[in-house]
This record gives sequence, structure tokens and C-alpha cells, in this order.
Amino acid sequence: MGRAPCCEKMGLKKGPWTSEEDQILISYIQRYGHGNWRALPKQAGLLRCGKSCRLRWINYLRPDIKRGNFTREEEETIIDLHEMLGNRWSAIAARLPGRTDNEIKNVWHTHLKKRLSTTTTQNNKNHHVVQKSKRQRHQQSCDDDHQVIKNDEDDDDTKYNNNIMITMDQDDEENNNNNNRPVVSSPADQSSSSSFSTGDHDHNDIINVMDDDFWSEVFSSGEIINDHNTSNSEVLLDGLSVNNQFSDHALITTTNLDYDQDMDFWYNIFTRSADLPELLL
DNA sequence: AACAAACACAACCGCCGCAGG
DNA sequence: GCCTGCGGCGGTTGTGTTTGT
Repeated sequence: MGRAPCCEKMGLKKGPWTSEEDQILISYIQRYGHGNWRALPKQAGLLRCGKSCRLRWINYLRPDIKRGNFTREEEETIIDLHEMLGNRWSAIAARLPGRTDNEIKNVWHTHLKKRLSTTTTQNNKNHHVVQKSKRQRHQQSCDDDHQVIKNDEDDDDTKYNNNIMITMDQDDEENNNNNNRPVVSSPADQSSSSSFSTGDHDHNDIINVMDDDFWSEVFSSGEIINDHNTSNSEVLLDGLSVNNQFSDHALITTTNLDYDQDMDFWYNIFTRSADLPELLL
């Protein structure tokens, strides 16, 4: 038995795309869109399978693709996000406009992984590296290979007794740059999906630390993301997102983060300020 | 100049989750 | 609930280019 191949192999071309094929694909998609990738090559007159067309379009031909070398900032972002998300390249790519998951995956394997392994040994006196090594010790007890931290299921009950909830008034959202900051509180329902575990830290400590300066810094690194599929827009804050689809409150949610990633979540937030890691990690 | 090794990146493969029948 | 087809994802491979000897 076995699953049928994703496309009919006979007569279909493989390997590098020619510029003629690129042009055919571009003009077809510009004219008709790409509703059905499987049917597209036949309709467009391409001797390729649908998957190949999709990949070529997404990774190379899309008009919003940013070509050229990665900037230092982009590389740092990838490193941070990989620390937080693991090998979830598409999730990482979603936070780097114009970059594809394939491109990020390549740059990780060819540049960043090596650089990271050398810098961690060279800079072992660096403050933040010390913070990371704490995490790494925690991570060592979990699965290796840069996977996200998964809590032991047995720990769940105690782990989430320290949850906090972060909300923001919808009316304030348009002015959320610096002046208005989210409300941090202890949720009545500790199992609420919109609350976050503070790990071993008392939630009052977290609330006290999240002052105006803290949120000012977090917001200054945010960016607007428009989701064309849902027509929603979000304010991404490096792991936090303010989803404006709610009528009363705009919840800051850990979109694209697993609920049980509290350590990664807080680490990512707190490392935005030099003082916070020392205080809380 | 020739060759090998290392590198960079495009493309492929196989698996998975989801939606629809 | 099961089956099937599809899109999406991450791991891996293939191939062209660059660098070192």
C-alpha cells in the first residue's frame, strides 16, 4: 500500500527552474492567483508538480521577498527567536518580513549555528550568556536539539499557580506606543488561556517590574503585522501580540508560543532590558 | 592551473494536520 | 469515525560557487 505520491512523477520536470518557467508561473499567479497548487501547473502549462510551483513561488518569486544578505539585526532576531521557538522556521519567518522559512533555515545552518557555538565559549564572562547558561541547564533536562522547553506534566499543577494576565483597553490601543501600558493582574481563573505562568517568580514581583519604562521599551520594538487571511491586524512585540479583534479588551496573547513555554516567554521579554534578567532569572 | 574541500542556497522528500466528503 | 486530498512544514539532498592547497 502506502501513500500515493503527491504528484504524478511521469514527465514532470525537476531541478532548478529556468527564467522562462519563472515567468510563466509569475504571470499565471498574477492573473489567476494560486487557489489550487495541484491544478496550477497544468493550467499554467508548466511541467512541474504543484508542490514545486508552490515552493518556487513562496521562496523565490513572491514580490514581497527581500533578497540579499541578512543584516546583523535580522541575524540577532533569528538567534533570539530560535532560542524561543526552536526549529519552527515558519514561525520565525513570520516575524521577519520578506524572509522565508527556507532562507532562515539555510542561514541558521550555514552561519548562525556555528557563530553561536563559538561565541558562547568565547564570551562566557558576558552577563547575558550567564543568564543563558541558566536556561541551558534547565534545557539540558529536557529534550535537546534546540527544541522548546516542555514542562513535565507532573509539575503542571504547581507550575501554574503563579499565573498573571496582561490586558489592554481597546480604546487605548491606537496610542499604545508609550503613554498607555497594559494592565498586569492576577487572573481569577488560573487556567485561563490568556494568562501566563511566572514560573518560580511571585507574580507581584513581575507586576512591579512591568512599569512604564518596561512597556515603553517593549512597545518600541513592536511592529504591525497584517494577517491577510483573517483581515486581523496584530501588534507584535517580540513574542507578545496585541490582538485587536476583541471588543472590550485587546488581549496580549502568546500567539505562536506554546502555553507551557513560560521560561522562553519570560526570558524573551526580560532580556529586552539589561536590568530585568538579573532581577528575575 | 588543477583539484579537493568547504560553503551557500535552491529544491526535493516525506510526514503531518486539517478540511471536506 | 474513516478516508482522501491538499497545503504546509522541517529535514535533507543536490548543485553551483568560492576558497584553500
